[in-house]
Amino acid sequence: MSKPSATADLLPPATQTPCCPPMAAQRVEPATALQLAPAFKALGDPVRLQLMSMIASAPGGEICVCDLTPSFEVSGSTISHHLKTLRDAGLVDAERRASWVYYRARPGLMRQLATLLTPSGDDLTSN
Amino acid sequence: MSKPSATADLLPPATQTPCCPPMAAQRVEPATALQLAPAFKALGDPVRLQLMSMIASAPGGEICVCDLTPSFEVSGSTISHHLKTLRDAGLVDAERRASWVYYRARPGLMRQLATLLTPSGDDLTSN
DNA sequence: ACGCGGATTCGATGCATGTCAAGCTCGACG
DNA sequence: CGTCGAGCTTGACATGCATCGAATCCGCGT
Repeated sequence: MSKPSATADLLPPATQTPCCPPMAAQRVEPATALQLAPAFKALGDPVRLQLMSMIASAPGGEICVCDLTPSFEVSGSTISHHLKTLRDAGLVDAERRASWVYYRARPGLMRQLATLLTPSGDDLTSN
Repeated sequence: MSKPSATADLLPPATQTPCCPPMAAQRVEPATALQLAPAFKALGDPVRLQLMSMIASAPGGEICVCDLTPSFEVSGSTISHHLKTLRDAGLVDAERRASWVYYRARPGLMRQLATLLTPSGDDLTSN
């Protein structure tokens, strides 16, 4: 990657900063881009996108890995690796209960991404 | 292969399909994931994210490459390569006028991504 | 016609990523 | 204890990607 004077003050998880007006309304600053690009990258794989949607749309807000893995052709270790990527991006959270691991979505970052992509003054809920 | 049709006419990446309810409301199907993941991946680079925002927020709806390049540390060829990535993803469109090339945003796909990320029943405009 | 400056493309290189097989860790249950 | 199953981690490999310099293409002036 490049080296634009890396500000090593990353705070990947729990990004509560109201840092993101729609990109159509205002230019995204370099620091914001560095912070949010990994989240987009994490969603930039078909398997991870489906994983994220299965987690986000899970009834009860959480879903077991054992319910995720059979939906894909790839191996279990690959699913685990993708889940770690989503975890590192701050998009999901994992919790172990008994022998199973449950994943749940972190809506905060996803809402930031959605706001960033929203056209200025557009109402997405009018669907 | 010298076919410099700058207006890349790749196959339409679902710019009109109502394929995307919020992923928090319904699981994304494999075909949809295959279609939209490249768009997320295209936004998954800090430089491209800034480029996209500069294009989307440009006054008049378009911006010259000569106004984009000086904002980054990377070389001009790298900027051009990133712009091609955004073009191939269906996020921007390019037009040559005189010696300069102008880029403009294609809001259709971006709106699909925003809808996909929107929490069910949430109002993004209340920010 | 010629050269000039802007933008894309080409070829090369080093790093990141997706994937799998195998090994390991953590609870549960005999 | 000992073993078993569910997930995670590690090592390894092939592919992809970001980046650069150089070459090429494209209009425009002189």
